[in-house]
Amino acid sequence: MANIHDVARVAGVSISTVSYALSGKRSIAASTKQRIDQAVLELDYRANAGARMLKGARTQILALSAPLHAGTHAPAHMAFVLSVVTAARAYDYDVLLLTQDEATSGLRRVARSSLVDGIVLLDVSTSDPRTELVRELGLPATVIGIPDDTAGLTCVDLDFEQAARLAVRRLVDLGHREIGLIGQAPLIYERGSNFPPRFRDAFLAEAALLGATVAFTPAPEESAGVRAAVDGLLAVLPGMTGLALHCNEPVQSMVLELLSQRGISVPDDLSVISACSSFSTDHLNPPLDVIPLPADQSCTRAIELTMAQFAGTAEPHVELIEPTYVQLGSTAARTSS
Amino acid sequence: MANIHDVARVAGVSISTVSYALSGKRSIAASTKQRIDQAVLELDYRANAGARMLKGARTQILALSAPLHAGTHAPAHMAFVLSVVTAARAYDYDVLLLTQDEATSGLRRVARSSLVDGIVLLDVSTSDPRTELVRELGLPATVIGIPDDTAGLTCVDLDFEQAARLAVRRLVDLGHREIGLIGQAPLIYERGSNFPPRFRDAFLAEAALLGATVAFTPAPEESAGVRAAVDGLLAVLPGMTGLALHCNEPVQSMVLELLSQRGISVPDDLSVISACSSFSTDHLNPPLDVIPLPADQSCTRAIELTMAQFAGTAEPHVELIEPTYVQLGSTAARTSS
DNA sequence: GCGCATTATCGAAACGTTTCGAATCCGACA
DNA sequence: TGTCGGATTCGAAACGTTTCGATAATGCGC
Repeated sequence: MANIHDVARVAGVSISTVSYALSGKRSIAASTKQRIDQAVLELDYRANAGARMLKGARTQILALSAPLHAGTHAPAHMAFVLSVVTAARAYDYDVLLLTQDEATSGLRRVARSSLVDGIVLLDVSTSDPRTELVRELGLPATVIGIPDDTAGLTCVDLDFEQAARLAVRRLVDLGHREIGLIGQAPLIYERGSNFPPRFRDAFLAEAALLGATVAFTPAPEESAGVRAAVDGLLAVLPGMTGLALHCNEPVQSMVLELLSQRGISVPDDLSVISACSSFSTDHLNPPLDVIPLPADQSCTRAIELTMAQFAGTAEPHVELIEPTYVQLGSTAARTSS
Repeated sequence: MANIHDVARVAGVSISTVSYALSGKRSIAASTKQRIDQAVLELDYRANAGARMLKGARTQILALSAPLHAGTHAPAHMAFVLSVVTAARAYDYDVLLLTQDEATSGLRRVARSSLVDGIVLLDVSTSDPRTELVRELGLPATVIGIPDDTAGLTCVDLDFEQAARLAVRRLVDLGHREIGLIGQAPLIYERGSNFPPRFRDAFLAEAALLGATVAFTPAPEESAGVRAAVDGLLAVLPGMTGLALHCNEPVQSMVLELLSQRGISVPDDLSVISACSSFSTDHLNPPLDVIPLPADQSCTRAIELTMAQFAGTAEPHVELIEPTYVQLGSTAARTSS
């Protein structure tokens, strides 16, 4: 593998000149620069990562801690992982993937060995051991999601509370007074994932505030469970004309199918909103109004914040992303019946 | 951050002694070893990754090239990524994730800068530019999947041809003579993913060989497309009593739903097999006989083969994993009607 | 034509490891 | 008593880069 000495020899200059020419940290004569570029091209030279890591303090690698909990929806998870990688590359950073048990222990390992410059945490629970670890390690880090204790942490996430209020208000504005919410699988609430209760609680609170009657039910993954959830909701709230779905794609799809089977038409009989969905609702039947969960936006911002920490221009803080509402025709004003 | 000098000082020995004590490459007096271990613990010492990479030829990092093509089923993809990471960790290797456009260009980048010791390729198409790149780079590499030209490559994958034959034989053995196959989304065949045609062609060939009548249809993701596929199949093959599904989870679920709606009972009227599925068919209704696509097995083997290449004990070759058949009660002997 | 600031380049140190060869110590054997 | 050998330990070189300080070359005003 060609090294900087080879380049220097071919270009007929010293290695420091090569280094400066490539980094641009000192001015280099145009002709010299050209000869060096030529040599680099010719030898297909790339600075040795190890040597660079050793000398400069930067490794140009981020650790992405992405445990896959039971119940985590794989496509959503994948969307976040991909977005983080893509966003990091825009700053010339590579991403080291830590999963499962290594999501925590591996963090200490790669940090202590100076393998990574910073850390991104995915899928944090309300009380996540990784947050404590991150504080201890003292490396620049950004959390995607909002744990209970955010002291000293940089966090970024969709404003789920605001999203919940947005959904409720939309339904109430259209005249709906009996509103249902179908949530995630029960075990997701149990294992302490941070956003499902944030959404649920804000939803219930806002409905109460606006004087609407509201009912909530979680929904397991399997079709029997979804059926039970839908039927349970219809039993509790027979006059329900508004419904929000805060669950994953197959479940939303099943809910729509069940509604159709029960002769409930969307939006004529029931206005339905897909809340905080990381997927496109275009191909649902019918396409649902949606408050998108913008993985790319969260991740891009998370990387920006991490880079800002490198530059020392960022204090720990929580940053919430404003939700938006996309109309696709699955909500309508309540018909007085 | 504590370095090897600190450890040496605290333990009262030279740095080379520390190095040998930790690597175990030379014998060290028990008492000395103990003092060193104590110092390491005390200082929470970890060898600097950059320095280690620079000196030893090993970086202890693998590149995982995992592009996410349109139509790729995210959960399956995720299962492979996780399995690779887990398998790599068993050899004390970390995984650098390269996705999207970087799946190809990033490979060259990380290889030329000696950031990684080896490469694992996921989701290769029949004619994949990455295979050529891997040959050029000359780094140990393992491909999960079988491209058209495997010369000089180490490849590992489920034996999809054998899996197809297994499915056909099972149905034919049970007396079924009119057999359907529902495949992946059309664009998956178009973009040249390697395994769907492998499965399809072997399936059709084996059916022909055994004298069964067979019909194939791809199935798009959306419910309308699945409905069309199912109805099309029933129209072409009205006497169909056996069916294999080589498609992703939501589609399989939809197919079962549609069959149920059309009054077709599984397995009484129709024997159904889920082929090469990376998910559990337990919670389908009914649970389907399945020929599993064992992500962990493929990935574990891929990592083993990569490690063998490091050790110089492996020649490039193609390794196929024997498929297995799991009975869950969705197939039955044809009732003479 | 002189000194001075500016520009372009170079030499060498430092980063933290691994590893080779050599040195030291000790008891054992002749 | 002298030497040999094994067990331990040490010193120093090398890996490839970045970067500091210094040097050489150039252009400028006086």
